[in-house]
Amino acid sequence: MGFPLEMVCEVIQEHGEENEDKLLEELLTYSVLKSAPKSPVKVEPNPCSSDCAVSSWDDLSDSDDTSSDYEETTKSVSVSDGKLLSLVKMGYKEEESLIAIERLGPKSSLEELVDFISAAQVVKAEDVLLPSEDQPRYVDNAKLKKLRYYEYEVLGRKKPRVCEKKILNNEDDENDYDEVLHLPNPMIGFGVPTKSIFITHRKLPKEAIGPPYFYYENVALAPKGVWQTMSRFLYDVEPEFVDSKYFCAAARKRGYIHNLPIENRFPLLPLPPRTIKESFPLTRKWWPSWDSRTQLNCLRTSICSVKITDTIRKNMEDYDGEPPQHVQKEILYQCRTFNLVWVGRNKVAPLEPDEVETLLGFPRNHTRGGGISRTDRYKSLGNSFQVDTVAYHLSVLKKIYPKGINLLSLFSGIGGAEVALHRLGIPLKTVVSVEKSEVNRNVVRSWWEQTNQKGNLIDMNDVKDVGVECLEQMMNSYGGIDLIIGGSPCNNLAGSNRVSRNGLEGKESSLFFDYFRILDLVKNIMTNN
DNA sequence: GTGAAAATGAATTCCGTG
DNA sequence: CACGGAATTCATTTTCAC
Repeated sequence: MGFPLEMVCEVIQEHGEENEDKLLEELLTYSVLKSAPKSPVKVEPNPCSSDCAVSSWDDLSDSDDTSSDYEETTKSVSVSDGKLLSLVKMGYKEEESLIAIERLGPKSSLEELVDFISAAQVVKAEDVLLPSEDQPRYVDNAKLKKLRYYEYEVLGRKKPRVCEKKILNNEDDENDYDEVLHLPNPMIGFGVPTKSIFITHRKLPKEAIGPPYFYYENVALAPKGVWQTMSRFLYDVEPEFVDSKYFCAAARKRGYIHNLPIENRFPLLPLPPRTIKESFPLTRKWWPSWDSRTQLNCLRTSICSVKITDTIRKNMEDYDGEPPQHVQKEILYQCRTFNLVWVGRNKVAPLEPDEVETLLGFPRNHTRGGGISRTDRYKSLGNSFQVDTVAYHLSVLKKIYPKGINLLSLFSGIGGAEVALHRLGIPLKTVVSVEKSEVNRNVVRSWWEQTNQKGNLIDMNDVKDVGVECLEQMMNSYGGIDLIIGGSPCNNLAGSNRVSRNGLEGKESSLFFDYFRILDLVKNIMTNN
């Protein structure tokens, strides 16, 4: 077919030669990757190409976001209310939020409002020399940038020639404002163990460089503009989008914003099986030839009704051999949407909780026992990390911290991050784990004891309780924080939410701003010490 | 009260075709 | 490239059985 021999050998070695389609797919992907001059993820090949570390994402700030176009005066009041609520949730005082909204107008974006408020805080702090308790005690580069924004755009002070303006103009020319975020295809980020990509280095924006290291996660298929906003808050680091189907037999499309090195990553061993049949050998016997699935869709928080599996069984029994095409199509549709597997003659079923645990890289029975219901197991697992994927990204820390790390784990859930680090053989010195759900905290605590951890595990209930004093005390008594991991709630972003998919300003997903707040606090405390 | 089962679309991306 | 159909998606609420 015209593939180079060397490439074919490499792929066969990785995947065996039994499945021709699979081989072809791999080869095609391979050849695309090798020939493509442009990588799916943007990197800066060398510093001389641009004299600034600002990425192409940088232009969302200036008021032209889509929401402002269709807003009418009647609507703007409630929109403002929503923004006010969001700001208050983010920890700003109602009074200063109101002033910001009034000053910048109802059309202003949330980011502009935040910029305004924090800049105003800095100005106040400078004017008063002695900062009061409510004002930020730390001023970093990000704040200075916001200060400039405040002074120039709001106070109307005269503008010296600054780099930002020039960049802004250049980007205006390219008209990047409405550009939709490009998800890489294949979704392998900076590479996965089975498909290496030729990106070995990336240049981070200055403000993003650690310590501390941070690792933020959320669903890749969020509403438009969400990832741009999150990236902007997290120091303009470009997200790494990875589908866990390259690590296990189930898809899981996620974005990760982190400042970890990306060279010399290594995976957890053994590599998990990446097909349904290898993961569940017993299904081979019952799997119809016309069900062409080799991998599962995303593992979610609830399972399908018994009624559907029963209907499928009855439909199948109506026919001796293969059912007609339209019946096949209907059954396949159900199987795909509910992740059903063949467990008997004409019989499909959803996955058991322990099967989900295994697919996600957790020890079997990780979520079992301790008074946790089956429903809750599905819910917690559906909201969790895929451990192999996360571990691959975190593996670079092993060399950096051979003696172990101090971890601040926000929205810990059932402890995907902790399990990943443990499986990598990175000792956990002190782990501060913040998790709202009690059953999840119990799961992590139980795992901690089962695995005979030597360090300290500190539980916290609410990210709102994590403030300056708390962090300073923590860092003083335990010797700093090395890594801050968090996947903030996705439920207002996730596609399967039918009632409240209202984006980053949604009730739960707005907790992203607490991740940013806490990360920024830690950074400031560290640079000021 | 608890836990399981059942019912409830839309936003967005992907992909083949003209 | 534009277009339209197919595919995918870390969920929430109500109902039911005990």
